[in-house]
Amino acid sequence: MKRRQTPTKSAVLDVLTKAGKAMSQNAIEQEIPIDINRATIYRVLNRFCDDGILHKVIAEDGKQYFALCDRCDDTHKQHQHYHFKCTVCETLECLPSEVSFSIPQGYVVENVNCVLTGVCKNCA
Amino acid sequence: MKRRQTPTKSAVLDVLTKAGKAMSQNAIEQEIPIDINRATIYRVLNRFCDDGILHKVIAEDGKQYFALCDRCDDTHKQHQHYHFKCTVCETLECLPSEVSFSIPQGYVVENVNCVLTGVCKNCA
DNA sequence: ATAATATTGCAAGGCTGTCGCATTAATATA
DNA sequence: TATATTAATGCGACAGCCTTGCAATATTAT
Repeated sequence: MKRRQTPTKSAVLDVLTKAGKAMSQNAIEQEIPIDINRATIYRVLNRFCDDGILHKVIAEDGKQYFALCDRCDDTHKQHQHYHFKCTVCETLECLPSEVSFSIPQGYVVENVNCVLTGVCKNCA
Repeated sequence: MKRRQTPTKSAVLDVLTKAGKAMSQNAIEQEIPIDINRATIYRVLNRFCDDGILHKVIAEDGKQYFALCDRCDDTHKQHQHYHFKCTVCETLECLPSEVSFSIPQGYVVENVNCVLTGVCKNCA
C-alpha cells in the first residue's frame, strides 16, 4: 500500500514539528488550522507510527501521545528514552536520558514505555 | 475521614494478595467471589493507593493496573521499579530492577511509570 | 439503641480510541 | 488530458475505561 501526500498528513506533521514535543490527538486537533476529523487524525498518527516517523507514548492519564523525536530514526527501532509529563503545562517531552534495565532470564522485551511525571523546568 | 472495615475492601485486597501481580479493575471483579459494583471497586482501589497500600501502573493499553508490591512500603514513597506486561497472558508484574535516570536541572519528578512490554518467562 | 458518616449501588455521562462504509481525492496509466 | 485505481477521508456508531452525583446502606462511635 503506497502512501499518498495529503493536506492532513502535512498539517499533522507540521503541528508536531513546530511543537517539538509529544501531543495527544486532541491537542493536535486544536492546533491544526484546517478542520480534520478525529478518526482521520488517529489514522494518520498511527500510519506515521507504522512508518517509523512518529512514536507513541502512553502517559499516566492513559492517553496516547505522539512525538517526532530526533533520536528515533536511529539504529534501534525502540524508543528507549525517558519521557517527562508536566502536570502543570500538560506537556510531554522526550528526555535525553536513555532507559536501561536488567530483565530476568527468559523475558523478551518488545517495547518500552517510561514516563516521569512532575513539574518541568518552565513551570517550576 | 476515618476508614471503615468492609467486605469489599477485604475481598479486593485478598484477590490482589493471592494474585501476586498487578491487576485491572476488570480482572479483579472477575476474580472476586462476591458481587461488587464497578465504581465501588475503583473507589476502593484508589483509596488504597491514597493510603499507600497499593500502587497504580498505567500499561500500554492505557488501563490502570493495581499492585500490592512487597517492596513498596519501604522508605521511598515512589515505586521506582520496572513493570513487565506480557502480551500473551496479559499479566503485569513488578520487576526487581530499579528505575534510574538522570533528569535535566530544574525538573521535579513526582511519579514514575515504567512498563516493559513483551513475552514473559512462562509464555516464551 | 441511636447518631454520625463512611461506603456502596445505581445510573449516567465524558472521554478515548477504533471500525465499517460510502465518498472523495491522489496517483498512475493510457 | 482524460480515465482508472485505490489510498485517504468523513461520518456515524460503538465499546471500553473511568468518574461522579445522589440516594440508600452499613460501619463505627456515643
